[in-house]
Amino acid sequence: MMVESATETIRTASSNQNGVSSLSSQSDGGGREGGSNGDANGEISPVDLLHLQQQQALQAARQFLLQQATGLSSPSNEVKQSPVQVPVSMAMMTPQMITPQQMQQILSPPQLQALLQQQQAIMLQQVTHTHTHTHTHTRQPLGSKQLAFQQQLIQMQQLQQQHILNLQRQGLVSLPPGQGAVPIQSLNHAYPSSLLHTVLCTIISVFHSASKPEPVFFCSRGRSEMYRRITQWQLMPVCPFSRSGRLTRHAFSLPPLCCSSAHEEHTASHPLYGHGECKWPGCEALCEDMGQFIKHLNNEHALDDRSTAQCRVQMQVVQQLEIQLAKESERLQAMMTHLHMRPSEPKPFNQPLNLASGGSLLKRDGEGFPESLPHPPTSATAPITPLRQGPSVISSSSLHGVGPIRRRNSDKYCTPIASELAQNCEFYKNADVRPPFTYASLIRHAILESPDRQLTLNEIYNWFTRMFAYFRRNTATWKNAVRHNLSLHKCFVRVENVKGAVWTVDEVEYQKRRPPKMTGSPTLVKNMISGLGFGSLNASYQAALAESSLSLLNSPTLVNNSSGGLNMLHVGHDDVSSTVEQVNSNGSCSPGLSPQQYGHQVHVKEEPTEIEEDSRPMSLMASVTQNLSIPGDERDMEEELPTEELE
DNA sequence: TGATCCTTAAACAGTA
DNA sequence: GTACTGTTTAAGGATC
Repeated sequence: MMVESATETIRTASSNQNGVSSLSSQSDGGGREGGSNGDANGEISPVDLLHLQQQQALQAARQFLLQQATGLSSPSNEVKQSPVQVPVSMAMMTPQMITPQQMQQILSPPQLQALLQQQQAIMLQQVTHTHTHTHTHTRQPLGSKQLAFQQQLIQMQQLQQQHILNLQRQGLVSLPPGQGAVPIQSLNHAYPSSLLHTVLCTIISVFHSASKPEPVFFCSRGRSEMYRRITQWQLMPVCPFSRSGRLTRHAFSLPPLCCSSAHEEHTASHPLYGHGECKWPGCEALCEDMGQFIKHLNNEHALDDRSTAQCRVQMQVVQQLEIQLAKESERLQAMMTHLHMRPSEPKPFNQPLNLASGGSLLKRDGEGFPESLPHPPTSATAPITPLRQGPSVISSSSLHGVGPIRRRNSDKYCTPIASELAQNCEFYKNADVRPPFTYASLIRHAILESPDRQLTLNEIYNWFTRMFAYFRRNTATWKNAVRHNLSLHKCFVRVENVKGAVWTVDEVEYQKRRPPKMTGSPTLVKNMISGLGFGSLNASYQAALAESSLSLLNSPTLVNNSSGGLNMLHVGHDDVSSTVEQVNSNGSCSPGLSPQQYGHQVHVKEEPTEIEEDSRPMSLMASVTQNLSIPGDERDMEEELPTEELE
């Protein structure tokens, strides 16, 4: 019996000089040798009393757990008849992590009962010992000290009875008549949680100190695993006991994160019913049909304390999962950040990837894939083509939007073309990946990248094939598209020269082509004002700043700066960026093109500038942009502003 | 739902 | 006649 073991423990301890120092030594040094101080003069101070109590509880708990671990209980042991196992996770809990209420949930009724009985025996023995000790050595009456012990005994008993009563009320355990008798007066007492807490903390401290040999059920997992289990286990329903009084499998299993798929839930038509059983935490009652389940739900899970408590726990589960989700999201962000910062890593792409499949592009391009190469999956469930994202710049938004269909929105909010190409130039040269930019953007980039800001059609072709492996096939298709774009868009100006016709870019027209929607918006203006340091600029404009510069293609340092900072946002359309990229181009970081060069040097089209920059009052936007040195850009921005501002 | 953008395809004309 | 260049139209998908 557990009581006998505890009693024997006390006897052993009592065989020492004072019965306390011995316990202290057995408690892994956690006790104080001063525990016998009170005996020196025959007085036991409250501190000593408490210490003695803790030491004895410690000893009892240790023995109790070792018995459970090694199975040394006698055949008649009550605990053995009803196998009691202290949850592994409990061993790793700190006192701050566990409450008496949780302990009630942790331990099965036999466990808790045995533990309480053991503690009672310890305290009873302690009272006897103290009584004997005081009579032997001090000949002083017990007085208040003994009374305190007796009160604690009563409290322990009350706790035990209350626990059993609770279990009975919840229908989780049925005790033989008489065993669960509860003194009426005990129900009126306060819950002695502190006492139980002391016992539990003692048990925990035992496990913490019992590093060798660890109980059997500790050895299979590492501490981290146990901590993980603890965390999960703490999320278990309030009462992990089955009706047999034992811990259910849920007690040590993962919370039902995705135990039922959305499909199941839909088919079951009730989130708490699936696979013919009740999904109420810890229930698993079999229900043949929905009607039976409803009946079961109303009967077994009505609005009562138990259901309310379980609901609260479920809320904690959800909260915990949300926290976990936040942590994992943060981790994902960090991972993406890390990957983004290292664009030159090996790119294991060996199949054509469509990073910018538009509309029917993927379907038709899929037809154009070489037979020897596997076609990219077109299923939305197995996306492989990040949208408008280079291989090294994968934003969370792109992960959310990955799929076979390119979204034009992502076209606007992806990595700007300059930085993208700068970072992944080698990738696009070698990988059969469709660049995530429009033909117009690529053509413009090609032209502006050229020394004279002008290219013949054939040179544009060559640039495409040189820069992108993707355009080394299906030449008829994309060349037709290039020609189509050159003719279609007014931003591309055909100029006759001595060598023949060359194509140039009219930046004004290019920016007109799709004026940024946010231009002139109060939000943007506000951001522009407050974000002169670029810290709080509109996201699109930040990305646009990141794009800054085709001229940065050969400037790794600047590119890295761009990728490490602004590019992280991955927002901003190349069109938009074309407006703002000149901001940076005008800065000292641009070794190649000046904004004028970039935007107006090749301004071939003789279109009169409608607005004289120097002769009109600057709007707020213009002021900002001019502060950022954006010649010509304020023109485009102001084009979006009310006309009165331009006057 | 309509407008817009983008892509693809195709037809056609002009030129070397 | 062929290939290339350039223009134009149309259709379909996606987005706003």
